[in-house]
Amino acid sequence: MARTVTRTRRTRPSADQTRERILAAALDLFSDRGFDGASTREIAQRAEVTQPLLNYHFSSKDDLWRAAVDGLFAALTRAMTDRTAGLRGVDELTAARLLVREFIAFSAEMPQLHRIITQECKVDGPRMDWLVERHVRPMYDGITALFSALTEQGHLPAIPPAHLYYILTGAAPTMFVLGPECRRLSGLDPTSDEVVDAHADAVCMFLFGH
Amino acid sequence: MARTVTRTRRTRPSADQTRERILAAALDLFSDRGFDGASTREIAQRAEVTQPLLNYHFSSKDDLWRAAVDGLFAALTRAMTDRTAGLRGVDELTAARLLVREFIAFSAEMPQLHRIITQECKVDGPRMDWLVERHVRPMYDGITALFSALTEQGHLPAIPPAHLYYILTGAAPTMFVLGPECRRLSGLDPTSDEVVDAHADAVCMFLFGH
DNA sequence: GCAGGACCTTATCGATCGATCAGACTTCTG
DNA sequence: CAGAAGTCTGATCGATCGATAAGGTCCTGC
Repeated sequence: MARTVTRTRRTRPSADQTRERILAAALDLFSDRGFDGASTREIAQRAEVTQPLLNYHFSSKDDLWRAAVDGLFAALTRAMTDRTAGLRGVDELTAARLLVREFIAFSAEMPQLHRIITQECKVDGPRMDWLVERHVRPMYDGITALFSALTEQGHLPAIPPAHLYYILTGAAPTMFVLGPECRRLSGLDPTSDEVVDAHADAVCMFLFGH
Repeated sequence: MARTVTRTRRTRPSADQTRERILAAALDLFSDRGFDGASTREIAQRAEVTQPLLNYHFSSKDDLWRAAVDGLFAALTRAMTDRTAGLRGVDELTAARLLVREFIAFSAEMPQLHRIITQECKVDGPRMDWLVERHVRPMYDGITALFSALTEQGHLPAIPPAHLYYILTGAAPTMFVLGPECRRLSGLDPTSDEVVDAHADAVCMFLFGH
């Protein structure tokens, strides 16, 4: 594998940079247009490389998609674990509010995550099984565990955690997933810090009481 | 136009039925796989016709997509106006709860609506302008008007209506949009009446207070 | 009863898709 | 310095895409 040899020997710095440029371009186009709608030629054009180079760094379009999605969920995991690490000694309710805010901030910065989930998980397809078992289920388990603990302590109403999960993962990112539509309909800029903070305020107010 | 002539003269009953079968198949496949991912041959196969027949009844794939989306939003409009008509004399908060429940019930029965919005409205594309101005904006105006009235009367916290809109249109349908994923993750069947009712209970509790 | 329109099919077009191959260029190694 | 390995490109493959042309069948109206 050229990839592993390059990574271990690091003979040229350009290969890894090129790989990262391809992954970033692929993530944007896959999340925007879907797996079928994103052509490898357009991904290559955005990454400023030629199209056959994608098949040099990745064995197939499917492999490129998986690598891009892996990077995306790795960023989510890193953001949430970093945030959790800074919450030692904080009471559980405050910690939960801050974790929800972190999830919303990440969803605003990387709406590609939710775009890809909604593209692949609505119908059983060749990529749904991989995506759910590898990435979505850990996210589901973490969020529902948090909500179950909060419900037991009386901080949330007695709603089954599955419903809470889909309320949160719907209410939190939709404004950012539909960014261009939101800008056009409401005039708000969903990439601005003020709007992101206001949305986090709103979701937390509904979740944890008025 | 063959379409109008058929409808006015009604020479053969099969033409309109075929048209409806094509529209239903197109709606399912467009919402599942996106505009690019849904091939006209697969739509034709699901409608049990040959592929060139789509270009006989519709001038292009784009025209077929627009016709299918028109029918989808017409069904939403019909459901909501019918529900509103049955609410004379009901106080505003109860009416709002019932309208939200109707919106959730429709989203559960026809998740294609939200799937198509999220496919087309995340990036400016050839179909987003048409979809937003023709269908999404009226929905946005109706929902935000309802929320603004509720906020003025103190039934909702003072949150800008745009945020309320994206919280509702995210929290309400996501469980049904991601139906196969939900079934796999939680074991719940998002097409069953019990789960739909439970989700409506949860969203209303989330929105209108614990 | 036949002329014409409505409805549908088979065959096929050019364009674009993902993927592959041979070779060129660069950099490291012996 | 010569060869090997890593990185990238131009050319091109077969498959599939949306769309069209041409023809056939059946019903309707004169």
